[in-house]
Amino acid sequence: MVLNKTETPSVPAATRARILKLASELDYQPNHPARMLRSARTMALACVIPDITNPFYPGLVRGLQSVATSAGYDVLIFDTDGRAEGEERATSWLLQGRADGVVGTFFHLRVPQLTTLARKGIPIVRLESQHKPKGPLPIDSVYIDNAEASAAMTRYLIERGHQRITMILAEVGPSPRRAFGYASAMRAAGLVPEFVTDSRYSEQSGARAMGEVLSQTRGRATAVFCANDMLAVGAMVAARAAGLSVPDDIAIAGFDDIPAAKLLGLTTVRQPEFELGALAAHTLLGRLQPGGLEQPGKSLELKFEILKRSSA
Amino acid sequence: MVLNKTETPSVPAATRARILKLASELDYQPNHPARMLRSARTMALACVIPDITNPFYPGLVRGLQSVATSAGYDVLIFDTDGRAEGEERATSWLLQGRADGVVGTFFHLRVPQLTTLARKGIPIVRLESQHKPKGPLPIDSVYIDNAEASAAMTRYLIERGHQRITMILAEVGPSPRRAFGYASAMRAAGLVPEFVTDSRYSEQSGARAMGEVLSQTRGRATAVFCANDMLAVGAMVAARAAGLSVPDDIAIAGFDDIPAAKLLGLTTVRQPEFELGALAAHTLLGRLQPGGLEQPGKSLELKFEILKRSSA
DNA sequence: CTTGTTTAATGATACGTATAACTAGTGATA
DNA sequence: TATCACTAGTTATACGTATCATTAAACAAG
Repeated sequence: MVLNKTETPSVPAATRARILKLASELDYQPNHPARMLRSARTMALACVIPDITNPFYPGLVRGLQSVATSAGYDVLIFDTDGRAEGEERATSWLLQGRADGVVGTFFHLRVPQLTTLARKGIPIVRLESQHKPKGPLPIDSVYIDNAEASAAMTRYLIERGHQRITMILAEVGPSPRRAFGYASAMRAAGLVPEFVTDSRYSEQSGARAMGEVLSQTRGRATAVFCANDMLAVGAMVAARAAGLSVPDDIAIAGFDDIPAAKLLGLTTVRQPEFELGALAAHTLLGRLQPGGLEQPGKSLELKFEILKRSSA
Repeated sequence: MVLNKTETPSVPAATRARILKLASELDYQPNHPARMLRSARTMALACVIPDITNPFYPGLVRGLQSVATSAGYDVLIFDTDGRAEGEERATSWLLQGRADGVVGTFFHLRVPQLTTLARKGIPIVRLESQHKPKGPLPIDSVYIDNAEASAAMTRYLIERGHQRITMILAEVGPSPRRAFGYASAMRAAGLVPEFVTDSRYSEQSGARAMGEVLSQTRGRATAVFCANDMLAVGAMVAARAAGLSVPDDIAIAGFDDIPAAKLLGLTTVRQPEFELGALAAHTLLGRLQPGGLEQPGKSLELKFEILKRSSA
């Protein structure tokens, strides 16, 4: 009791001092597994993400950590590699009682699968691409309005005089919502949306997709909007390698605002990743308070920002 | 026994099947904390790093994960923020029995402090900047020859005709070894080493340091060698912001080869971060085999590479 | 039918903690 | 002096697993 920093009115000051003295003499360290077992709390939050090498996520993790750490929680990072298999492994991993709650970006799992976790009393905060309706389970979401952000970026490109704008996207994750916003804005302007889809959110995929865009001989796109910055960076490198100038020959826009975006002058949508992480952590910690699990699911929005730089 | 995938000759096939069937019907998931307690193994490796937002580390983590995961181990990431306090927190965290071994970059802790961990049976693999002598404890190191790499880079800059080369570095971590290599090469060429030191390995620090370099009115440096790429990127941005052209007005070189280095054409020293992580993981897993703790410490070298790009 | 031997299944224990239950001690009050 | 109330300190129990010890059953050999 003394060691757990509990204010201990029941223990006399003298005894308290004696305990602390002895503990430090013996270099006593409480055994974490035993505490977890006995208390059924791990004092750890899991962070499930598709790819730690995408700089967006380290930023998010930092936000999470800053809040979690000051509340005495650890953060465990689980990398799913963006694959369904990885997300399932994460789920069963979590079902083994390794964390008290999860903040996660799930590309494949939907509410039904997450329900298993929620029912087991493990609250979930999803990093989502749109508002999610309230449900009875302790599943919250934190999001920026991806469709609106994409639409805004698309409108900006149109304002700049582009008529043929192709969107490069991945198959999963936030791509659908971003594609939706893009398509709406295009149609609203009487333009035809066009897509090039690659499998992953990587530079490689971006370069490959850009290659496909550039191979269109007649009426090639004058602007490319990429579903995230990793794709955009790949696209930009590929465009330059093909001897094209950005933005004169082809304009490029991205999504996320990773550090490299600023360096390359990439026009992009800024997501406040640190704040997203911090907000997710706060939400999760709220769930871990007594009675927190009973409240209905929340869906919290943060604001995006269109960063106009030199690439478009 | 059946569930632990142990080949179970002692259990008849029929019983074995019955157990597996029941387990899946009940969605049985073994309780991880309980296993940890009973078996005194966590099946987790800790990765202690100074800053997850420095892209060098996610690459390393990936290497670690790829090996650890396929051996059934999880990877726990602990961010020290490069501060002594963070490293101490990591140590006591580890002493609570949260991981079976550690791969870490320690800027402040030295062998004496790490000894506590090693004695407790927690093997350590350090990511180091130079060869370390063998010791009796289960403390290994994985490194590239930082001094030689820095010397090679410095010689390259000298070959390119630079006489006044300033090194920008941080106070801790690999900076001393890198400074040493730089200084030796400078002196060997009859040149005078000059240093600008900032506190951290960040873009901000790099920009600040570059500001200081540029403020030298008489005989300003024609080349700057930064102790890592984060610093170099900050320096490059600051130089350009000051209206200077890289490399014509001032050449810049870095260290690490983070993804942004390629994008910016930054001449740098490539560290094989994925391989470093994978090698560290292998070494650690070897320690976790029966009898692995008794072997003397190893010091394993990987090769660097000088990447000559456009910035210098 | 007994004895010994093997095989299958069941029971008991400890890991280190958190918490509840209990015991002993100390005054205070009637 | 006996009763009560309260404090301080001690003991017991359970968390879920892995492992060791024990019992029960089955079978073969004499």
